[in-house]
Amino acid sequence: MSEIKRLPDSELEIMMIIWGAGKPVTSAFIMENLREGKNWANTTVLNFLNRLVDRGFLRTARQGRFNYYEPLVKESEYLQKESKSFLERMHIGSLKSFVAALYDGDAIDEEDLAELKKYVEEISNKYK
Amino acid sequence: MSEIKRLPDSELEIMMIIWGAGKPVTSAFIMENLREGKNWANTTVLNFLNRLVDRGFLRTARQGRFNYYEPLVKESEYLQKESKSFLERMHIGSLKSFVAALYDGDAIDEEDLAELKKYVEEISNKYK
DNA sequence: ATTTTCATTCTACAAATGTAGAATGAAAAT
DNA sequence: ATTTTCATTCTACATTTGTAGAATGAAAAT
Repeated sequence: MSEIKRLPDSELEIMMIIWGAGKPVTSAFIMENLREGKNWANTTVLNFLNRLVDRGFLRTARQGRFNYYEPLVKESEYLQKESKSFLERMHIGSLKSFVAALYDGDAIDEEDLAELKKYVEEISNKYK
Repeated sequence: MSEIKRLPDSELEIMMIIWGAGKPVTSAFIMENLREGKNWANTTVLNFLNRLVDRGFLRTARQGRFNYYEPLVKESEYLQKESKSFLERMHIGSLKSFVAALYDGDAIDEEDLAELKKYVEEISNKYK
């Protein structure tokens, strides 16, 4: 039993890149795809990768002198768990409270809202 | 300039209790209102409180031999910032992705959804 | 006036996290 | 065959976080 725990920020950042790639990637790929402002030394990134392997989030496959890093935990699975736990910790589990916080904090624009509205109406219909 | 940073879990837990109280509270109050399973020693709680003071999240007012702890950061302000940053870190800023993750992970029931739908329709109207 | 109580403050320490230089070792270039 | 390159692995260390016992000191009880 593995117990998918919350990742520290830096490791999450790495995972997001790997999940986004959709296929096993090298550390070089990750270096190239770090967000603006992340000027991590490559040994730093490699260290995070190793920690992710230890945590059971990644596995490696050697290819010549490169490691290819591949997710063992699905993005959807992780996001689901984290989103749920975030909602509980910060908004007593209330989705409305979450959306309201974003809205009141001007974090969502008309378009986001329209998209959400459409989606919500869509899935609401499934309940009829 | 203070730069409201993300709180560690335990300190957030304390802040949630204080914000929830709606008025300055003593450490005893906090002890009594810890969630099930949080069997923190009182010195532990006091330590968190001090750290929160250092971070500029709380201020104290002495009253006899008690400290009353009072928020310096508004709950709404903190939740707004955190919710936004969570969305960015985990869902590339997509609100729909967030709600979909919850929905797919069975973290929201029909009622949550209805409430959200109502709220979204309500604020959507403001844009017309 | 003494003793007791007990909230607060100090001090401590292990584990987790952020960050990267030094050492290694095998592939690539000469 | 040697040298060079460079991804990977080791090692290291400061800071943050989780957690709480020891010491303090003033209010409360006797």
